[in-house]
Amino acid sequence: MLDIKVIRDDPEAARQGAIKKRFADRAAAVDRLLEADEKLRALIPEIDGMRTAQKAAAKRMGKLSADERQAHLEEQKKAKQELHQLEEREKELRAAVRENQMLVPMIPDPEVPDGDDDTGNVELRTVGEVPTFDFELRPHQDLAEAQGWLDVQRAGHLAGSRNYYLFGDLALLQDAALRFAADRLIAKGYVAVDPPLLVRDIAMRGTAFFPGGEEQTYSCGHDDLYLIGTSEVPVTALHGDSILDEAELPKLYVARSTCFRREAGTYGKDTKGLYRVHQFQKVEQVVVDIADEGRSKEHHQAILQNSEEILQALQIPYRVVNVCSGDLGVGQVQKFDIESWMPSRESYGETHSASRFYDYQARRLALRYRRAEDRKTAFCHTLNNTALASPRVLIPLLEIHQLPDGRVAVPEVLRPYLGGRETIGRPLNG
RNA sequence: GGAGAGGUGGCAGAGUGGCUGAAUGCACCACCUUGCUAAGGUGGCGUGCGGGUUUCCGUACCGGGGGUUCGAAUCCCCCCCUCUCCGCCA
Repeated sequence: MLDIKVIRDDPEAARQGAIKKRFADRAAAVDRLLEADEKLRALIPEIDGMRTAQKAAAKRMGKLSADERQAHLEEQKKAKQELHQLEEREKELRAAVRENQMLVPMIPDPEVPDGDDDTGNVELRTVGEVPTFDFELRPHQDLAEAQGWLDVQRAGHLAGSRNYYLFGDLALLQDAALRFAADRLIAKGYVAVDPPLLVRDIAMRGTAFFPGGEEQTYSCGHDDLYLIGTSEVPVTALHGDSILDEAELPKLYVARSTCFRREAGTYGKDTKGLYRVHQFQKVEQVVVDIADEGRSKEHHQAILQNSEEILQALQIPYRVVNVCSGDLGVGQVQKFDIESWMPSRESYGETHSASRFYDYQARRLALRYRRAEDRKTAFCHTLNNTALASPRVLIPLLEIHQLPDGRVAVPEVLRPYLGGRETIGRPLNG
């Protein structure tokens, strides 16, 4: 969350940040927050004073004889009641401060373009040639079904819409791509993580998915657990409620996990193929480092670069966009999406999303570190980016590398994961 | 799922109603002493919040939440976690 001191000093900046991010309703949380905060801060000295007196009196009582104690009991009981009332009030105010503070969005970076939704995103660069085909292109789902690699019918019947079965070489290709992406990062010093997929509310709130993202999240009401939509949640929350030593930072993680998304409110959108599904596999980069905006920006570029290298190695053309204010999450300072070229869609489609949070998540998670210079504690900065998400990445992978006869060329970097094979699939008739 | 034990400061580990924000040891920091691969001495050493802001004061926190009491790490209730045994199981 946003530092309450920052909000006190410049509430207008917080309000404007919320408005720029199209969370106009949350701008009001700034005012509710300040109101409760002011009352709370007036109350605290009063309560502290009463406690001081109460403590001293209780100590005196301990030294008295039973009779003497009896004499003071009534006034002590009365003081206790008065204090209790104020403490109830304090509790309410603290809850109000906390809840409203959770609602106030992070102020976006000045570089973030203003816009309502993804149509306002600004293209920064395109990389790779958009391919042309001198034969009739098979969309990925047609190709995959013809090869016997995909069944969405049975998946829909058994698991509902936006589900799929992958079979045979396509399942292997997916695994190869995920392994390749993870290995790339591991080679750069990232630590592989296999995190929990079911998490508590504390992790969802700590990473700023809650409040607000409940509708997009599968929950297990029986156990008060939530299925993660991204391993960002359990991995970023890993060091919550603790104080790391500056010497052990940065923490670089590469997590591979299944991800679950309800995709509520997307009915009728992207219904064909493997673009938008409820369950997918993702290799994710997560960075935790010291509170330094310059360092955070460097990390942001680095994790973006890592993903670009992966796409380049897979020979997938892409573009990088500077995500506009209305398309940012509450906690994000800035976000760069990578959109891969998807021939059947005749457009770029989002496959990666690199976010910089500064201390927004860390404050919620109580994720701190001890500064080397003065031994004081400070909240960490966190970032994350997709390394590879499948089956969405299979769309460009299958379509771009398909051969006229329906087989699919395996990018060179994936061949070691597929027994050295240069193609998968069999020639299709007609 | 059944039965039992336990969760105290970075770690280990005392503490069963007031003198305990918490003994002691280890680790760590500063200074001193000594001198050869380390020993000894003194002091310091948790986090958050409010206020003052160079050294400060107050308050809260002994897994989390609630309760009893003038007073709780210590008693009661709920939850979470860990360990042991049995059952089940990839």
